Amino acid sequence: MKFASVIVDVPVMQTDRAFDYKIPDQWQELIKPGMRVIVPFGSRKVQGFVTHLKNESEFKKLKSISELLDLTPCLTSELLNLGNWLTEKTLCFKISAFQAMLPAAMKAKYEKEISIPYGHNREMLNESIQPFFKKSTAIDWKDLEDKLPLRDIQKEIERGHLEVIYKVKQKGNKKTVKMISSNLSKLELREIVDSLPSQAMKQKEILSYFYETKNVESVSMQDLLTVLNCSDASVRTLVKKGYLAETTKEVYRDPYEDRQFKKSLPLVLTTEQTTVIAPILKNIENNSHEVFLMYGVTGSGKTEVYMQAVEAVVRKGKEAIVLVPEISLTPQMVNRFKGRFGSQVAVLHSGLSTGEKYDEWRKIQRKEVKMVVGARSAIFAPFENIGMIIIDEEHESSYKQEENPRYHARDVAIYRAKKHGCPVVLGSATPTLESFARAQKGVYHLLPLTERVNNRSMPTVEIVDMREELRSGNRTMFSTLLLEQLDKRIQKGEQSVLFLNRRGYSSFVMCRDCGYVIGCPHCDISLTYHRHGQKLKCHYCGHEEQMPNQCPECQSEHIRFFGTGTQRVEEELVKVLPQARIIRMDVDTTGRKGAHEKLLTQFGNKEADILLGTQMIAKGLDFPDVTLVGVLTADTMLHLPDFRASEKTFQLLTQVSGRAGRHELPGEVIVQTYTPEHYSVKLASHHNYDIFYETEMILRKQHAYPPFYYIALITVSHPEVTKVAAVTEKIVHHLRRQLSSETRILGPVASPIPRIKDRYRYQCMVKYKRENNLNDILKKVLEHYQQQIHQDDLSISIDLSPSTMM
DNA sequence: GGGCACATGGGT
DNA sequence: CCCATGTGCCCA
Repeated sequence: MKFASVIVDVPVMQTDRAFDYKIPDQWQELIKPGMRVIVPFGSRKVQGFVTHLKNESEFKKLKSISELLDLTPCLTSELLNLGNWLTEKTLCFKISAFQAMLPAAMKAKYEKEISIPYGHNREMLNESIQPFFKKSTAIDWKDLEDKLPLRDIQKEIERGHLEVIYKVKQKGNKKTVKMISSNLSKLELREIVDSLPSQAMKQKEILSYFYETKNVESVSMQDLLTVLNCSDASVRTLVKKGYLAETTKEVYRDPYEDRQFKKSLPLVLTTEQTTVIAPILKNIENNSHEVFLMYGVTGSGKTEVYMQAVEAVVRKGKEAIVLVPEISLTPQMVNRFKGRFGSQVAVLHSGLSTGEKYDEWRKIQRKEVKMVVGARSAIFAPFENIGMIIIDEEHESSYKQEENPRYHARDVAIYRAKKHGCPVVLGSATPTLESFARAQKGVYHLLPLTERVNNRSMPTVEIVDMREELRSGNRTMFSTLLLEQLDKRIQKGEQSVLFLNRRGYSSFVMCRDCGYVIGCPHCDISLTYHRHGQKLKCHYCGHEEQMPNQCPECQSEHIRFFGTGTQRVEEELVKVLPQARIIRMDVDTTGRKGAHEKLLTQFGNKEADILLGTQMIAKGLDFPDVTLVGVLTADTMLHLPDFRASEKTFQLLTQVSGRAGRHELPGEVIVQTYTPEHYSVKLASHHNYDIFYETEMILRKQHAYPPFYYIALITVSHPEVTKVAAVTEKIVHHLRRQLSSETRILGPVASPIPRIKDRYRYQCMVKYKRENNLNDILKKVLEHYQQQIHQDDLSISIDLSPSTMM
């Protein structure tokens, strides 16, 4: 008799441990660690993960597992261990760690229903309740929660006239198609066709199809109907008569079904590429683990190196994980891998539907692919024989998850690569200071790529001082130089990309007379103006209101929106360059699925002269006829309260500049800024990462920031300011006593956004070099506030190595 | 997260 | 004494 230890889907501290269950006889041999199950827990049923099997349990009265959801474990033993490690490293619940490793489709949904038990009926119920059961004998609790007479319902439940039913639903399902086949011989079929009455023409046709088409064993219902142009009624009759058989078959949803990928063959590597790939190949060959930092300027051919290294991995019979920032924004990477490796590639990114992601994941699980190209969570791909992990654009902030578990894909990659004895390749033109510093120290193996393929020169970068423009009377957001150059491209039939850095500078509404800015009533942040329906929206809580005609403070009518949303830039652009064809890319125009790609394809087909957009156009775009890139506001990000502000600005500017002149035509970049003297703007324009690195490192050292110190950020939130301040203060006090004197503890201070969704937010920052017990100490803090978190609406979130201070 | 047992406290 | 609300604990 075996027992199973199960981690249940109840993400609270009290249940963050394994519970034992009996295994029903029929699953004794089948069940394995890493499988999902449904188990009774308290009064209801929940999903859980089997972590261990054992022959004995200290608990006497065990319940049995009610359902087995997997036939093959969805978590390998390696992933189970990884889950425990994640739990320790990020201070999250075990269940959250496990769920983070699987596609959303595999997470359970729970429903609560109130229903009339079998043998009872509506008339037996109290009159106040009866109307709710007019349509059916069961109602969804969530739909009517606040409308129901609670007291009466409770009484009826006590009397047994109503019962509560909990349902566990699986979100994603395998996609199936109906298949039609016939087990009859040709002769039999022909006889049946002849015996059918003459008015059953369609039925005759259908059966004829089966004996005429020789090698058809079974055909999907859908195909059958389109080929023969008939309705499914006739087919169903034939099935009923027993002439045809209906079965279901699982199919994969293929997100790239109707897409052609340009086939590509390995290119001859440049000398530099050859030098760089050699140590990686050696690692692959020897099954040894090293972290490589491939530091290569844009256009130096990193992707080709990745692909040839992956090829070596595949040749060795191993698998590769390739991480890309947010891939729907960088479709070109998928295209290149699909073009080279075809159906050996699984793709996992946010642009896919839940079902599509599930199917791609299953291809990995079933070992039907040799590699995955995907965003952050693809690092948990259930491969068992990993030969290499690549993280492209290593500096991208999307590799850090901003909810629990707050992990960084880079850390997970290194953890897994160590276990598998394989290399990790980090690639970037602008590595994070952390990674570059490690490479300098020899912790990572630095692989520099300094030349652009085909010796293309870097684009020239002009910095335009917008203060000068204003002084000389130009009040538009386009400098004279930029307009001139845009115009020139249109005349030459070349294309331009205009980049608007919108973060921290979206269109807010301000009164010109009194300076009043309209803010969100629930969050301490200004509302953003949305053209669509003249609405004001809050970015953080979704609050919406109408754009007022007059200032709520002083009743002045001079109230209008400021800032530069993409919509406004487009309007202004049309005014000054009426002949330009513009494609605008922002949340509004790319909302629908696939819209993003469609716009890019249009631009690629030269259906427009100018592509205008926010961050999302900064990455991975590669169009041969783009010869001009304009950055409208280079420095908006510089003023955010974030110690990485300069680094991010530098990365972004470098990134954007890289979009120009990637092919035969030389490129030009124009950067508009109000702070042209800032080192990150200046150095980005000279493509000088090395000096930027040195300059920034000095500052980081001075201010005790990474990579010189580690950081932990504790954010406390609660509806009352006093409460938040008091708790944060207490935590700070406690930490001051527990941590070493070398460690700096800052705070309590209000968070950069002091209130979100009517909750006040305070934070405390811990800067440390060595704190062996930090995780334990912080865990204790969380435990200490357990009750208040539970019943007093307090929330404490801990981010060990935050990527943003917000 | 959700239920349950027990405590508190105010109202008729 | 009724019940509504709060609090601590348990779930295998």
